Amino acid sequence: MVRRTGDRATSGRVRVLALLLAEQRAITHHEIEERLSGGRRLDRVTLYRVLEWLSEKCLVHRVVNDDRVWRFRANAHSDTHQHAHFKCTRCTTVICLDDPQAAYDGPLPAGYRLQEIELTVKGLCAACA
Amino acid sequence: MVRRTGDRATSGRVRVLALLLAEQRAITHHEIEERLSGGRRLDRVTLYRVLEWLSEKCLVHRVVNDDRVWRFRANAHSDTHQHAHFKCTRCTTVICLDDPQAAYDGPLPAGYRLQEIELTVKGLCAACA
DNA sequence: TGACGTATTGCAACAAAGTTGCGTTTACTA
DNA sequence: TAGTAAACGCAACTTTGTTGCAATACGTCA
Ligand SMILES: [Mn+2]
Ligand SMILES: [Mn+2]
Ligand SMILES: [Zn+2]
Ligand SMILES: [Zn+2]
Repeated sequence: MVRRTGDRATSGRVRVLALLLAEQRAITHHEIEERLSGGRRLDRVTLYRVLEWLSEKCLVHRVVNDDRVWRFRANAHSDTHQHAHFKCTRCTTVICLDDPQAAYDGPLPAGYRLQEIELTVKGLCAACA
Repeated sequence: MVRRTGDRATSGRVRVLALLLAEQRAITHHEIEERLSGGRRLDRVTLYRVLEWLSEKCLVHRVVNDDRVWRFRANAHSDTHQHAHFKCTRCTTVICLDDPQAAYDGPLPAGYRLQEIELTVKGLCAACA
């Protein structure tokens, strides 16, 4: 997947993408860093750059959250990223709701053009409920 | 409105809420600080605390954005905050779409409980389109 | 297989946004 | 109007992410 982009297949890119593909949810830069602790260490700046590159190449996407921390998830689901996210208000876990439900039919002000939709459902996860 | 909460009506709380009520959109801590420059200055830490207090008391709400900067808007619309936001991907302006459209009918994993919905529609505003 | 040029990395320093601790001031109460 | 707790101002700190630059490693081509 990394090589198919035409850019260099570095060990950082491969390891981070593999890790995110294995993980089935959106995780933070910090969590990724921890899981990478075995093996040759990856500088945190490099990790930021790897994640930015993976996002640009659409191999990964960012999930926004009101704790000001980005979360990243592999785009196993290849096509347009139009699904919703669930965020637990107690343990702050974020999962992807792989449901084509995320749509917006309502009106926009005149002249506004829609590009993308981001739906976050907040609540309690099973463990916290 | 401030006094009705039972807590103290300080000049900071009153000035910031008045400012946000006048403004018809979500603005940042930084923008609020600028608009407050006339009159007795308000320390930025105090402003953070005022905004936190206003949020707790539901006189204001936070709007999340992927630039990692919170925006605040007065809750003129009193009831539950269930509407959508529009964010221009070019000029980063955020507006509230006062439309009861923000709902989620899709399924959640077993045991999950829904509390609140946050829908962000991204695109270009009239000025940027 | 080995040398080469450039994309990528690691490090140190920086920046923005928000938080914490603590002594001083202010708003409410009596 | 005095007493008191809540709120404020300031300085220092934390977290999250960014920038500049010299060192290194990836992919290519001899
Ligand atoms: Mn997702
Ligand atoms: Mn709103
Ligand atoms: Zn939870
Ligand atoms: Zn715009």
